[in-house]
Amino acid sequence: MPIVQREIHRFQNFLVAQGLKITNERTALVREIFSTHYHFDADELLFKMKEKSVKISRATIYRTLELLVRSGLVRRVHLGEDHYHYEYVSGNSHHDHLICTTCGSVIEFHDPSLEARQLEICERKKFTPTFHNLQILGICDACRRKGEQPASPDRVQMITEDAMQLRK
Amino acid sequence: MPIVQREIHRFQNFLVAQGLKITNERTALVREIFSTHYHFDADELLFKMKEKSVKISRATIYRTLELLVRSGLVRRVHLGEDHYHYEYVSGNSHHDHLICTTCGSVIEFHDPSLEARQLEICERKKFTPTFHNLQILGICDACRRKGEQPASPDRVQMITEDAMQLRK
DNA sequence: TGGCTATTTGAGACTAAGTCTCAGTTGCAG
DNA sequence: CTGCAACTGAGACTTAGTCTCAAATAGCCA
Repeated sequence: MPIVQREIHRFQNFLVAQGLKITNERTALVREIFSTHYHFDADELLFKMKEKSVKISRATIYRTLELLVRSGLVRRVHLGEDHYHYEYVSGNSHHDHLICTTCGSVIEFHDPSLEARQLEICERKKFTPTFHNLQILGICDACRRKGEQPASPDRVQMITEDAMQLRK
Repeated sequence: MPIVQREIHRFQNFLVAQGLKITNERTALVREIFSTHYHFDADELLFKMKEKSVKISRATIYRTLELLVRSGLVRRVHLGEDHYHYEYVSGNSHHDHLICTTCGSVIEFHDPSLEARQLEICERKKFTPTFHNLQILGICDACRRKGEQPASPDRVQMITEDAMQLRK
């Protein structure tokens, strides 16, 4: 069974378990999220749906994202910008982010010894951790190689620009 | 020389060095920031000034905060809420935050071995870090002791509520 | 299958945080 | 003291997100 189908299934189970309804809008959104985007924001999603001529209102996007977060399928994260981003979880455990400030790409990593050290710190401060959030901002390998050349648009930027064009 | 005076001085040096002007508004804001608040947001600052009958517009608050960040005296941080917070730097090096999700209090810590580990991770991923950002959310010692008792207002909450009252 | 009703949706008003504009004011170099 | 570049305040504007309410619909039950 492809991942998308499995995740749609999981979400529907969650909905039923919560006494909520399985609607076309909700299913279409989960399909979209799990078939393409790894990291995305609400606006990107809204735009993608518009692009595909699937009419879903902004309110529904936000409402569904909230449900997805509650269901544990999706996580809401800050990626150093002034609005939230979302990423899907699909079974993988917690991870943190390296964020390239030049091209905007996001590299994930998970490091148990980093996590362990955090727990030690919490213990020392008598703090009971429930969640954490680490972003390391900097320059990715590809951008560093390109050096100081006046930013020739890379993949991520091109996507963004295309999106901007279409949005107009 | 009291800290406040020293920081006002530093900021004025920065302004002069940048060909910018030393104004009453800028000086009043730096004095306010460095004499009381450790962590604060723009709105709190705006409110505090209003309270003291020092008329400073929202635009100037934001403009001055930007200058303070550029001067390195103040840092802009995310503390798990949907708007920015600021904290003053005053010579101390980088640190990260434990944030209590019950009372909102913020505990700072600095852990060299955590930082070292982060550098190792970056090296492995060929990523050149410039900055990072770690928040650990959870429950502080005081709140944990209070257990499940329906949140009796603690210091931080009281301050917030007072502020809300006055703002009306 | 068809009706009923609680849930959901869309449209758009609203809010919060922050930015921008522009006319009037002020710091400060000469 | 004067002139002008820099600054400020007021408020319009923007962006991201929330809320409201009437209309639509999922899905239970007969």
